Amino acid sequence: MSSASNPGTTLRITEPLCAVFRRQLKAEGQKYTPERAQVLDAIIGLDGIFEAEQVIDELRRRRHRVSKATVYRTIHLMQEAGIIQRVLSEGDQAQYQLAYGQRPSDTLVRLDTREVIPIDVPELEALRERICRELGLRAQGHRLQIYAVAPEDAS
Amino acid sequence: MSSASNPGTTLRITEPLCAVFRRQLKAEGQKYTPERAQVLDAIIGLDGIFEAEQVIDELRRRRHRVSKATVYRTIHLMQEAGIIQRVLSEGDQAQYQLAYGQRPSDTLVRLDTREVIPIDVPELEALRERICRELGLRAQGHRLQIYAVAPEDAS
DNA sequence: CTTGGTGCAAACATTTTGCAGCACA
DNA sequence: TGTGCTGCAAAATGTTTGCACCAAG
Repeated sequence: MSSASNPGTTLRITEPLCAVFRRQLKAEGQKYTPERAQVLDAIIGLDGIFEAEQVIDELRRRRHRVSKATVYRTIHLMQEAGIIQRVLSEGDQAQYQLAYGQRPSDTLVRLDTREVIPIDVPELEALRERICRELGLRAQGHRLQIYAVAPEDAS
Repeated sequence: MSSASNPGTTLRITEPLCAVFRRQLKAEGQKYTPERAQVLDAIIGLDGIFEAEQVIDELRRRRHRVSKATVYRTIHLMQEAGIIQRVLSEGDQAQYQLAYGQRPSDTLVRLDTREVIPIDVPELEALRERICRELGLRAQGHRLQIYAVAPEDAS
């Protein structure tokens, strides 16, 4: 719903992520190793918001031997390369999302039941564009969390 | 700033938080100790979104001897009592906010400079009310984070 | 008095880092 | 072939827990 339809101006998604990563690494005199490719691939396979342990699990599932340390190190590199970005999270583990072409994640959290309900708030797209325009910036994504309870649970 | 003026309908803020806490504790057969009062007080003094270490620092500043363990335990109790709620956070530490009468925290994060800019998005109030109404829930707060970069930083 | 609370320090979970050997550009 | 990379295990956070003693109701 967010990408693919909007041609012209902001088109920057066509280049495969691995190419972006490779280029950014080279620019820093760093190497595009098989481990890093596997981590990137696992992350793409996870689609959406993920945390380090999910990446590690996904790699294990694929029978790729990449150490925990390398996963963490690669995640940092990908952040620097602008391929992923850290986002707000509620749990104890850091969460990230692919920086390009990702659906934003808007959720409603029920404080009484701890349920997390995905919601669709199309207005936010326009809202965030307007805010960014006013500040002279370009929007890259957003995240909204609404907290709510059942009406009778008036505390 | 928030209470005292608005009587009637949604009034639920007039009761001091310490009274709410005390009542909830008693209901569970638990005690309202000086340490817990000091923790609550420190949190109120912090106003807004806070993390455990800030509470510990604030207590130290006030020369109150409350152990780290007690601070964490009290934070959990306050969550159960509905006085504070855990919110999405970007760093490595858990963040909380007072559950009542708090301004929502909307921010714009510049991915290129890592700057965090508070923004005012009045539309969100209506938006979240509408969404909650549709779901038959009562809104308690929200948090929005917009990610953006400078336009020339087209990566 | 009694039950729950506190501080301390050790245990935990997640993430970071030092180091010796390894492999990509 | 050299510089950067990997895995391992130890260190560094942030948070939780076991235990002996203490205090609020």
